[in-house]
Amino acid sequence: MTLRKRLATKSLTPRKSPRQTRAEGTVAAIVEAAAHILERRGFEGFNTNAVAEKAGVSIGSLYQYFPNKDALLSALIAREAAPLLAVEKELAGIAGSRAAFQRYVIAGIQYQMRRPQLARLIDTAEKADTFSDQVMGTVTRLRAVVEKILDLKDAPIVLDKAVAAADVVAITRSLIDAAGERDKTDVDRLRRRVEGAIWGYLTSG
Amino acid sequence: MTLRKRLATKSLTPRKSPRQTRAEGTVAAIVEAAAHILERRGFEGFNTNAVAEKAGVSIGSLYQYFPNKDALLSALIAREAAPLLAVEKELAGIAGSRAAFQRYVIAGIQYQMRRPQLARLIDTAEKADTFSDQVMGTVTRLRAVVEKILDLKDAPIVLDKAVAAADVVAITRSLIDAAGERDKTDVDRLRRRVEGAIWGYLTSG
Amino acid sequence: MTLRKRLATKSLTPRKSPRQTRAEGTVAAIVEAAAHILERRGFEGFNTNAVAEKAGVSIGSLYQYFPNKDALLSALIAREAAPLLAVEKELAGIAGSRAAFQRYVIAGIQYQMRRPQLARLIDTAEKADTFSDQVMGTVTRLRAVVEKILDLKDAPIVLDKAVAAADVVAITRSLIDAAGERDKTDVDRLRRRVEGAIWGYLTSG
Amino acid sequence: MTLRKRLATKSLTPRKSPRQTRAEGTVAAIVEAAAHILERRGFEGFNTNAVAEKAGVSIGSLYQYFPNKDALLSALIAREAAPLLAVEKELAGIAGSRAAFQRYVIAGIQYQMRRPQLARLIDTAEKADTFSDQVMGTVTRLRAVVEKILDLKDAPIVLDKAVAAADVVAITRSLIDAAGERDKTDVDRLRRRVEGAIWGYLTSG
DNA sequence: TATGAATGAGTCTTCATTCAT
DNA sequence: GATGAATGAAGACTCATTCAT
Repeated sequence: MTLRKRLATKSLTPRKSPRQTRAEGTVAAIVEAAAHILERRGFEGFNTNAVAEKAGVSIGSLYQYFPNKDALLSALIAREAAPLLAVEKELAGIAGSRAAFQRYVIAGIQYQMRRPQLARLIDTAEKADTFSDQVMGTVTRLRAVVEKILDLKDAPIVLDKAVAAADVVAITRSLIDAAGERDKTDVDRLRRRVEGAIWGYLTSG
Repeated sequence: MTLRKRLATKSLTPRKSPRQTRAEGTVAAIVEAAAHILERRGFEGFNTNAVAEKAGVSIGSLYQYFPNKDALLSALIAREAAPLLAVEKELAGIAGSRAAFQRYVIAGIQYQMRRPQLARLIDTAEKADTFSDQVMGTVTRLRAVVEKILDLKDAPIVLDKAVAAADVVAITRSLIDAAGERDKTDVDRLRRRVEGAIWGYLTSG
Repeated sequence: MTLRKRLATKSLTPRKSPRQTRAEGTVAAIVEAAAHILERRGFEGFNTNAVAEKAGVSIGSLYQYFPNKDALLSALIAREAAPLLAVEKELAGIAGSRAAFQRYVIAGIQYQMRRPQLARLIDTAEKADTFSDQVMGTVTRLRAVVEKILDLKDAPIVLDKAVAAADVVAITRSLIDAAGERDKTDVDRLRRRVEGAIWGYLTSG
Repeated sequence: MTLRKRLATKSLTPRKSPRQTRAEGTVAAIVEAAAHILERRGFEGFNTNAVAEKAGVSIGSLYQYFPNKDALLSALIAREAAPLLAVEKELAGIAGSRAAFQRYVIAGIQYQMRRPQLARLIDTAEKADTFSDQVMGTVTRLRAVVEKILDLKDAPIVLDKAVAAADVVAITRSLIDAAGERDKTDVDRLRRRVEGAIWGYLTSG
């Protein structure tokens, strides 16, 4: 995407909502193909033609559902962020901040461990541009979750909840990523390390 | 970079060392232009023509000194990583691990604060690929520094120093990055937050 | 083609087979344009942009069907070699080696006379490289034809049929080329000269 | 060389005649470097910078002696053609056409066997363009030699000596080339094959 | 609606040649 | 004279996107 193009502010919303089941399947196939290509070939190999081919759809069809490449990536990000909704809901029922953070960390680990490459690339993509504003991505979602935890009565007191939430999310991601790079899968130890860093951060102020 | 290209293992070392003073200036101008373009336009806008133009040299000159685009990026990474050498040396004279970590965190903050965008993008680039093997980048360097600190007598005891070092670096970067995204510049408070996270992490095992 | 590139062994097979009739026309137009450009401008002027323009298609279309420049040249060679298949079949029905050689020489003359420049350039290209292995070109085909003739009962006896066949093809081509350079078209006289050389060669051992 | 450039009719004569011995050495080194590069890398890798480097001279110096790339190639062709002068002289003393042809064939074999790759490439280059007119190359020279042989009293009578000479040269080259491609070095057998083809050709009219 | 053929701006890279030092 | 830094036109190739069928 060139600078000029980026400034033109393209719509990132799907071009048409699929009402028929067949179309839904097509859209899902395209998004999964996008995930697949991104995982295997990285951003370099992530192009719409490859995605269409992998999805078993014509390039024309792809553009029938997504107005442009960014919209496709956007949809993928949204799809990946979706499971985190579950955590949001679940956390509503947890009273203690310690337990809540534990649940949050576990969710984060599970999320990132399932498709590590993909998680990391989406992370990068989210940082890279535009999306943050228009799409409610993983990071935004996680920050909201953490902010809620910090609202709990027994949570550590911090100066700025937004900052703290952002930092906690950043720490969590970076440690899980680092573990992912090492192909480590000792989830329990990882969880304790992450929690240690979070509490250290929250109680150091 | 396509897959095929990546497999071809391009050289990342400069094509020719400048012998005349004029040439040295050219090389420096090109690298600085690369930094500038990367900062302002991101990876999307980072193309060799733009760099050459910004540097005020012809595209041919760029390719006299850098065999390909990656080599240019590589040189930029190396240039940015250089200042961190200073810390490595300085740290040799510090005995206490607490003080050492403090110095390390400060160095990291200073490094990333100077050109936050650039630092973050280089971070991404380093993660992205190939370089890690061929270029001794910032991250590798910083990990070595932290490992040395962990070797100090009064340092917290950790199970695996390599893992701990990688994690400490990851935490540090992510927190400083997060601060950078927010355009925060309260260095002192940031420093304390980072140190808190580090110590929390190191003493939680 | 640089050394590095050559080692990378590019595919010379068409990228995608045209499924629609329109596409078939495009492919044919591109190959014919390639022939045309090669004839008129030689290898120096043979570039993909010129070919695309001459074919009246966009450069993108050219690359939809041919993965690279060599593949295009390869396709052209194959196209030119095709008519020689006819001779192969026809020769099956001829018993005497003398008559067979006569037919072979006539075919060669006709082939090369139709588009002399093109024939000569393709000849050069085939010699030049890579193709020989991957593409069954004119020369290979002709050698096979001659070997078959040498298998006939009344054919002159030679020490090494492969060598003799290669030599006969070489002589034929060189004489017809030489005539082509002079723009001579006295086919009959040329034919007799070629046959004389061939028989002289074959019976001199 | 683009079409436009070719039409501009560049001078192919060396830019300045070296009077000092050092300069002569330089010129010789450049031409030999050109031969070397052409042999190892073919036309694709034959570029002035490579030649200069191989010659151990700066690119500037190369252009001091040769006004352009073609002039360099031209000089190389001339150099390679030179040894054939010896044959021309020697042939003056031979009376019988049979012996003369034998001597001619031997010379041709020796010439082409010494540096087969180079000989073949120069052959191609000579055919390719422009040079033929301005430079007295190998082929032209050989044709003159053969024409002289055909002038001998006992030589076979041919309709058109120029044509016959061209054809004899063509046959000779093609057979030796073919042998060269096969890496055959049985010079004597090759010589007999070539002579057979020549006599067959000359006596078939 | 689906298809896939076609487009062409944009990017990397090379290399013959010039010219200031 | 020699050097090598600098130039930039030219060429191979990609890929997001459009549109006729």
